Amino acid sequence: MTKTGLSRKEREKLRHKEEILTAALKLFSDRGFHNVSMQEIAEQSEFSVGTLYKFFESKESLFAALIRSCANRVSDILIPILDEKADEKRKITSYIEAHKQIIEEYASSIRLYLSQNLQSALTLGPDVEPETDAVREVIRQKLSDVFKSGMRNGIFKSIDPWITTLSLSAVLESFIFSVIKNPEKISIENGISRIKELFFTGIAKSLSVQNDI
Amino acid sequence: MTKTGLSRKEREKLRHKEEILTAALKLFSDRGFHNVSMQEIAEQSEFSVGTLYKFFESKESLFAALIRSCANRVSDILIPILDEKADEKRKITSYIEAHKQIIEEYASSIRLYLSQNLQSALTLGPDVEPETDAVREVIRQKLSDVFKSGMRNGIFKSIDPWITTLSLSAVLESFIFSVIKNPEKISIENGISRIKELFFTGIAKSLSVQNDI
DNA sequence: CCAGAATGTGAATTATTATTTATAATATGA
DNA sequence: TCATATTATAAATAATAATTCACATTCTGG
Repeated sequence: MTKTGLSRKEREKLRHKEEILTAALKLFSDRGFHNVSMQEIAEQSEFSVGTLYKFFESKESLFAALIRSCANRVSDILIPILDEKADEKRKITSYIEAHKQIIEEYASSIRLYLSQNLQSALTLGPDVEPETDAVREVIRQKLSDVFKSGMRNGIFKSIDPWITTLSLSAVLESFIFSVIKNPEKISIENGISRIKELFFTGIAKSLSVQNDI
Repeated sequence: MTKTGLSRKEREKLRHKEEILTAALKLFSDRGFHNVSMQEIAEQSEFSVGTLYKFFESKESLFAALIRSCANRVSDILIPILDEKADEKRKITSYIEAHKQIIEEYASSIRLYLSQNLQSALTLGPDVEPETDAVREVIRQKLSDVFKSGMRNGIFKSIDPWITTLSLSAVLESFIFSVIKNPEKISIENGISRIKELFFTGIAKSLSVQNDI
């Protein structure tokens, strides 16, 4: 037994499981759930098909484990920021900026995470337990709370917090996609800056806009 | 021969093809490409499996035909608006408002259209010919042009037009999804209004924001 | 009414792939 | 070193589903 409370054997087993998950992540995030076979995951991870089933009940549960871990990775970054003790404007700024790190460190995890969230709306893949939807829901809820309190405190304009949350999430997710697809073309730093600018101050130049809306 | 240049037989054939496409649209948009079988499309359309293959080479080509027609439907609404002779602010406003009509009239087409556009980024379904990507690209290009000229004319602030386009598209698409998923919960009219507001004027209240960005 | 063309049918064929399982390799510790 | 338990293997199984094809039905003009 080591300090972690796991025997060498157990740690080795864990490591093998991780290896399988890593291999699967690469394949699923490139080609999607249905276009990857257990055979391929076996080859990529250098285990045999049978071994995969020693670790995971089924292809779906392997996929689910993956989604779960990706969702957690994202929320581990974003939730602390939204829970911070700081004024709302700063929180939203940090929240947006955190996406730089997310893009850089976890490109393929994120792609999978987003794909699953879209899937649940479209039933393109297996219905992964609601657990994951819950994670995203928590993030959205906290984000929405930040907007609400910012509005109360007069830092933000009073716009439906739900739409506000949806907008910011949509823009960031869409930006992540673009960057993952065309990593050369786009400066992350610059893109994130523009998103902040646009989100905070809008596109219209004059303030008389109100009238026309 | 009728005024359309098609014999009764030919028109009937066309109609049959449409019927198959309609049935397939319903199924694919509910459950995604991989979770629908030709058998099911046959049952839904009240033809036999063999007949489906008289009309379409393969399951993929049936799907492709569907995607193509949906893409066209969307672009038929949006492109004229962007081509109009009007000032840029009005164009963007009409563009956003057009999405009310899109949601109401074409819910399931749109769901399929969007799903495919996401898919092409994720390879969750078959790679449908680039034709469709092209349609979306044309729309984005025109939208981007409107922003550029609006910026030149001093109507809009100078923000990277690419990011601006991406943001607006992302928000609208995301909104459409939400409405399609929870039709009861959300007022389309109201949501579209808030999106305009947010997009034109941003969330920040004070104008000193600039400093902090 | 009939020959032949055009359409439509659905059972049979073929492919693919998730899952199981009988067997082999390896590790453990007495 | 050997008996046992653990872990890994890959060939066999079972399902599912796309595609084909030999046959039936319906239509057409004569």
